[in-house]
Amino acid sequence: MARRASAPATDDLDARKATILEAVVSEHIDTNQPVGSSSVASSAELGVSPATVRSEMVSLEREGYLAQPHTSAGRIPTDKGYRYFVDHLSSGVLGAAQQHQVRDFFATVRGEVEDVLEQTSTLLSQMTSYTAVVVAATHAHASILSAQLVNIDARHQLLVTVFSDGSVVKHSLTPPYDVDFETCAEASRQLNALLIGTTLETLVQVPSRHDHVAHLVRDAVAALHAQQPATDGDRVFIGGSSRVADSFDGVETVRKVLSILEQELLVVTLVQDMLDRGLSVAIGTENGFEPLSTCAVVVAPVTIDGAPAGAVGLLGPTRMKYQEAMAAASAVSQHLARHFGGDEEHAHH
Amino acid sequence: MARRASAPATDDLDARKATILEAVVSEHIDTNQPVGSSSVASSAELGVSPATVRSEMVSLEREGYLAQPHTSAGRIPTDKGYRYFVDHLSSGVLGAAQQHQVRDFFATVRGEVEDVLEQTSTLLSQMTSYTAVVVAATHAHASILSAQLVNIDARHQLLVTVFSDGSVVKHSLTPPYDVDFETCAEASRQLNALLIGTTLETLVQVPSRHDHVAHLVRDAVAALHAQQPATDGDRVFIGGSSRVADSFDGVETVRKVLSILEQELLVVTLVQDMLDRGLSVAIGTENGFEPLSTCAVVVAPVTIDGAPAGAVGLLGPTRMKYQEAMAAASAVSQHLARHFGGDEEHAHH
DNA sequence: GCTAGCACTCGGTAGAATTGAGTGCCAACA
DNA sequence: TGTTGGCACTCAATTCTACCGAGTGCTAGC
Repeated sequence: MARRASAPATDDLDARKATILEAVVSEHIDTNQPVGSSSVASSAELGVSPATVRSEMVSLEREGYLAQPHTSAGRIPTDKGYRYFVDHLSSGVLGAAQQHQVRDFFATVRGEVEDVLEQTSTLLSQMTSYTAVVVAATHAHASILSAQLVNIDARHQLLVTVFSDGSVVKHSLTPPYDVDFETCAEASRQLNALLIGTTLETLVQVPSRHDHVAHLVRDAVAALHAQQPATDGDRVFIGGSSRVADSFDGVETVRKVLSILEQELLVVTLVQDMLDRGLSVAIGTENGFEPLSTCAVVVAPVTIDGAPAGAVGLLGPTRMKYQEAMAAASAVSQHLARHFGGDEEHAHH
Repeated sequence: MARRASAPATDDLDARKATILEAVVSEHIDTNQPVGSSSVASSAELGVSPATVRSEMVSLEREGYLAQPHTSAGRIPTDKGYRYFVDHLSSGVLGAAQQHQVRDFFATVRGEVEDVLEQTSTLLSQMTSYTAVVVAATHAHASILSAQLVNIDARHQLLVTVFSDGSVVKHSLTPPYDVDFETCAEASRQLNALLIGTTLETLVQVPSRHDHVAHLVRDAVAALHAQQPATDGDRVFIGGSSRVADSFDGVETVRKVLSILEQELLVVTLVQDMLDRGLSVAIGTENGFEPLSTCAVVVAPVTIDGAPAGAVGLLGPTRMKYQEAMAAASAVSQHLARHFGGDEEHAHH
């Protein structure tokens, strides 16, 4: 027997094995069925008999690229098999129809950033029939353009903060004493002076006096800076969650995946983690969430003027159409960057 | 044969028929299986033989309350059967565990209105294992407390409007000319003077001059008032959408329902429509959306200081546990009203 | 090293037989 | 007249069997 198979996971396959693996993966993606040796032999252009393919397949199985649902069935790819497949994927081109779709969308879309991103997630989902995720970077580094304290009534004030990236954040204050209009206005003035030009990471020197104005100012600054933890605003947009229903077979899987998608914090963590690790595709267990072990996630970062501004992603079954998904994600990511970035001289995001 | 059956849908049944119908409905809700005459005869306390029950059942079937999946199977309720059931339902009481859950939640919940509502939808979903919907009334009638125009850069301004119900809305302006800081500040001042105290329904007299300030003011007012159509902000919160996966049998149904839930506008329409028609439960086709014909929706309005402030709802299969669902919805609705309303002397919503 | 040939495995399907829950009807009964 | 036990009947679901065939692993020969 060939001894060289003992070299562990060199990740570089024999040209023929590579062809066979790729044939198996793409056929299985198409059909969602185990792939047999004969169909590989005829589809792939290696002039070789099924028997030869078979012996290569057992080798590929030993090395962990393929698996057999049961004896006398064809092979299906393992996560490792998919991984090899996407690593050696020629970057595909977006279909003409979809190119139009993206172009049209960005040519006609209007409205606030949040609306655009929400609709973008729907677009991406429609283009691919997978569930789409759009994540916008936090505005931790954006500077404050305006901070205003509005008197709702004597016991309720609202701090409204506008950031240089165009985002607006509000914080309720409920002081244990009555606040009159003048006090509020004065506090608002002081907050403006104090905060404008700072970022959320800047330390701010708050007044230490004991009057109501100073109290309000302190509470407002505290509320603003306390926002850090986790759920930092509506920065995640999920489109086409109904697609999970036809992406997966078992009802239980569908439930699990939906359940993950509901927790937006998890989603942003997942995407962020992938970006940090420099991954553009996470297959099966690579994504780190056990309930997502039958999923694959494709992400494309959105970069505006060289700075990371967020990411778009797609979630589907491990047997997803990677080329299409990656092409769509990267196209949308680029359009998004152009829409909010450079060519129009924005400062948005 | 009893001729009186020809009276069309008097909707008032013989006491015995009522008992039988109720037994069938509640058993079917429990088991999700057709119910046979013998199990009804033994469970319900009418000392009567299966044969008698059977003859009553054919009558109930003729009148449209029950249906037979096929000959020689038990009966399942029709929408009309469920309707009778809920119409004659003694309003149940919330389980002790759930009472605690609600109480604890509202005792500890903090943060902005939107966050609270979002979390409320999750709470309601967890209490019932159905998908929950929380709808907040629009602020069409709220008056404007503050309107501020912030200069993002020369070509981008942001109109930030604060309403008396505590909501904050932003609108981007992108004038075709450069705006300097002073112009923006002046426009902001004028907008404030113009808009404070008005509602979105108020007609506002805008300046007709042709300078940049007047232009900005006009554009800002136009943007603000244009917002009416449909998607008026993030006023819908959906919790537990993963629950649809185990509420329905067919994958296709799951997809359809999720697909509806994605379109928040449809959801708010549905809920609003039910409130308008004075319905608290919509069963099957009653809700007007064909894809939801196997669903039931329970809603409870949220009323603060006598004014409608929104609604909470639950979506499940027609064989949902109506008593529990209604009790949960109404409890949460009341807590919500108390939380934002009277007892704390808020003006929120 | 490749291939044709071959025996073998085992999931999927089709058909027949069986089961059993439940019905509809009827005749008898109070 | 309303109720009931009895009974024949229906039909989905289950089980069993046989069988097919796609696909494998192995081996002998090219």
